[in-house]
Amino acid sequence: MKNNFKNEAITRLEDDYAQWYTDVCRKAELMDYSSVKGFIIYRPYGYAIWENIQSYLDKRFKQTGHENVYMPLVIPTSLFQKEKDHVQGFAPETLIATIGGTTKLDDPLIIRPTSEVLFCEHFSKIISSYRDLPKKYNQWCSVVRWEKTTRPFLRGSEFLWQEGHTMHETELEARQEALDMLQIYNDMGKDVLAIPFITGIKTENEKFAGAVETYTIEALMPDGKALQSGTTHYFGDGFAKAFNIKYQDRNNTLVNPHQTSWGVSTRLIGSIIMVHGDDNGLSLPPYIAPTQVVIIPIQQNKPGVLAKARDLKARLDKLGLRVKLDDSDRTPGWKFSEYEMKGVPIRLEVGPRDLENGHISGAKRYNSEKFVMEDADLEKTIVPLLSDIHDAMYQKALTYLLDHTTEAHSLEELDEVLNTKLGYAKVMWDGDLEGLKLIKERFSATARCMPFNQAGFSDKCIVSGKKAKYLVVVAKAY
RNA sequence: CGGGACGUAGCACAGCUUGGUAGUGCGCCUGGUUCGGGACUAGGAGGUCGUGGGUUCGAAUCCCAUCGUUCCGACCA
Repeated sequence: MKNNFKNEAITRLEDDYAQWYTDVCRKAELMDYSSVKGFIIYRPYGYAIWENIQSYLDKRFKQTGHENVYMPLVIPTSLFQKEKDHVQGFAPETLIATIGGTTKLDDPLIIRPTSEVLFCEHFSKIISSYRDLPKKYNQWCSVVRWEKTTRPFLRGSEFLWQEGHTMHETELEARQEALDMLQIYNDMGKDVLAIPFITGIKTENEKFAGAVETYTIEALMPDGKALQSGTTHYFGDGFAKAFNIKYQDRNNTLVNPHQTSWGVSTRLIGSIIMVHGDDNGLSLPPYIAPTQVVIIPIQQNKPGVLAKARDLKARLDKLGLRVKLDDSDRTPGWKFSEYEMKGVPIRLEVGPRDLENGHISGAKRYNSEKFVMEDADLEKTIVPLLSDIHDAMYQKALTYLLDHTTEAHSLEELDEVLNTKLGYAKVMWDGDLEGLKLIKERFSATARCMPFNQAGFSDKCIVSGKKAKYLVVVAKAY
């Protein structure tokens, strides 16, 4: 083992999970800190992951009839205050600009923590007939929330996200929209992030400020904590009334439309880091990995090696894959470690030995398994291999999720699940928020959601012992 | 926002107690030899000691403030 290994190494997972996470963020060059608390720099490698998530979602949004728009960065305080619940929810964490040029502003400008009110104001101007509905808008942007505790990707003062905002004629259609978008998020987990979610409805106390219903995708981290990874909301017509959004319906009556909003953020990157990472660093699922295949020439000055490496790259490029050939003058060992740390799913090696035998050596990042293939088989092997890797990574995460989802029949069992076994506890609940409050105070755990799958296992509330109405998933959370 | 720790070269740190020329390892640059799991060698570059103020002939070192990072709580995507 070389001296510098110590310097470059990341903290071991089991030694200090939080430190491991921070080490991976920085050493895999996903981000860097800026000089303002909670505002991070998304470095190219981290930003590229976000771009890949974006490109998947943007396509899905457009296929389902949504249009991208861009709203202003700032919201006049007076406008922000129109919807009461919304203000109460977000006022404590707003960043406000009070001076423009040399003039003190009469109506200070709030840097958007979310853009509901901007969309509402705009919708009130452009919606006047049922023929204007539905309006299905999405915005890619960043928002600012003045957070007290910040962590890279998981909680920042500024983060990148998309926020969808839609208006509909009927409650049914709006509720369906919220559920449809949740399904797209869930697909994203399964199809590109290789992360399984528990999906369900938020309890009253965990809902978005101003929402009638909040739906959520909840991921489970290896330390047993839940990470809310995306939410969709049905707003009813509350905002519409507050912002005077009205249209004439098919019966010539003036009515308020029904509204939704939904979003996922760069927090997903944090989720990917934790769900798939290990002691060697990042391990990226193939479909969002900025580099899917890295080619490392061995003894690249020997005749034919570099030419073969370039040949492989050209052939993989032709398949539409994201491929990197590292022909820098670092040693192969250094490159192996580097790309493992950065989580590149597949490594291919080409050296004199491979040239001689007409084959290609390689290794899979997620399980460190090495393989050898015939040169001629490259094209027909690599795409299915990426797909297999994705499936295996998803399966591994799913197995963990299932193994760490446990029914708790009593508070003692709940304690056992939350503090010893770790992960999600399924509990039966009578619907009284006091019970959830007690759980939170005693275990610092919250109701993550009432899962759509309400297969109950008892008719007694875990707290009160009264007749249970709902199945709730409880966990400690980020 | 409350409690703890930390801030000196890109990274990890020493120096501070007892004020007096800013150091070590890795990384980085140039050349040569290497190359199948973080190579070796010769030479070289790089620092407002987080920032602001104070004490002093003199501050990385002592004092005050402030900003940032991190951990534990409370709050939140």
